[in-house]
Amino acid sequence: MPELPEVETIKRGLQGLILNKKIVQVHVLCEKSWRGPAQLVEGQSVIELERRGKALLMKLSNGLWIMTHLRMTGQLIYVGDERYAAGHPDANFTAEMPSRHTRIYFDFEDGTHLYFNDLRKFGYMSLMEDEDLAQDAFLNSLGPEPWVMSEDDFYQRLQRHKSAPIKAVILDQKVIAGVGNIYADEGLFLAKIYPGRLAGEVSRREASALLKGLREVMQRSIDSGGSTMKDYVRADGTKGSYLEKFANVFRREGKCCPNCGSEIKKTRVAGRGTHFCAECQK
DNA sequence: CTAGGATCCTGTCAGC
DNA sequence: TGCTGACAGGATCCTA
Repeated sequence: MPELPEVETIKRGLQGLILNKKIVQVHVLCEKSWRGPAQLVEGQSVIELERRGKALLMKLSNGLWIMTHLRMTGQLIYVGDERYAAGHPDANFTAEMPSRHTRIYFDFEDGTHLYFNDLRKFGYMSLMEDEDLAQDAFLNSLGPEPWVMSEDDFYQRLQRHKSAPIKAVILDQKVIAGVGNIYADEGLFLAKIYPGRLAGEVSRREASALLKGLREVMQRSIDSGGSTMKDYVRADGTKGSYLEKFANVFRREGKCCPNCGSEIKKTRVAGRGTHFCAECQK
C-alpha cells in the first residue's frame, strides 16, 4: 500500500517523535521481516530520516542505516504519551501494541516504542552499512523522484516501454520512483489517459500532463497528511478514509466521475485493480 | 533488453 | 455456518 506520499508522511511524523532517542532494545518477532544483526542497533539512536521512493531510511548514531520497505501492508506506529500511526491504514492504528501483526519493535530509553506491523510479511527492515546502501539493487535501480524528473526525461522513459500499458509503466519503480496503484490511477485520471493505453501511444503533451497529474495528487496527499490514524478514525469516532481527501477514481467504482458525472468503472490493467472514467479517459 | 505471469503471505469478502 | 476462490495501495523472479 504505502506509496511515496504515505512514506513521506511517516518520515515527517517520526521526525519529531523518535529523533535522537536512544534505542535500548530491538524485538524481532518475525525473522523474515528483519535483515542483519539486530544487536548493533541497541544503544544507538536515529539521527536522520530520509526517503527514497517508497523506502524509508533511518540513519543511526553508529553510522548504520535501517532501510524499511512497507510493501503492501506495512505500517509504523509510535506509542508514547502521544500516538502516531501511519502507513497501511487498518484497525492496528488504534489497537493495543504489540498486536498479532507486529513483526518488529523498538524500545526507546524514555519508555516509548516504535512498532513495525505488516500483515502480509512482504515488507522488511534491513540493517545496512553505507556500502550496502550504495550497492542495494532496489535503491540503485530507482527512477528519479517525480519532482526531480524533467518532462522530457519522463517522456523518453515512457517511450522505452512502447508496448506496455501506460499504467504498468508508471508503476515500474525503475521508470519513476514512488508511484503505486492509487496514484497511478489518480494521475492517469487527471491527465485524462485511459490506463490500458500503450505507453507508445502517449504523446509528449500527454506525458507532460501525466507527470504533472502525478505530482499534483501526490502533493495533495502529502499536504493533507497522508494516511494516518487521524483520518482513519474521525473526530466523531466513525471510520474514515484518507482517500476522501484526494481520490477522484480510486475505490470509487459505481460512483460519479467528479468531472463529467458518468459512472466510474473498475477493471484490471497490468494485473492490478484499475479505476477510471471511460468518458474522461481515452 | 522488454513484457507478462507466478509468487511471497495473511486476511476478508462475495458467492455458493 | 462452512467452504472456495478472488482479490489486496508491492516488487522480484522466471520465462518467452
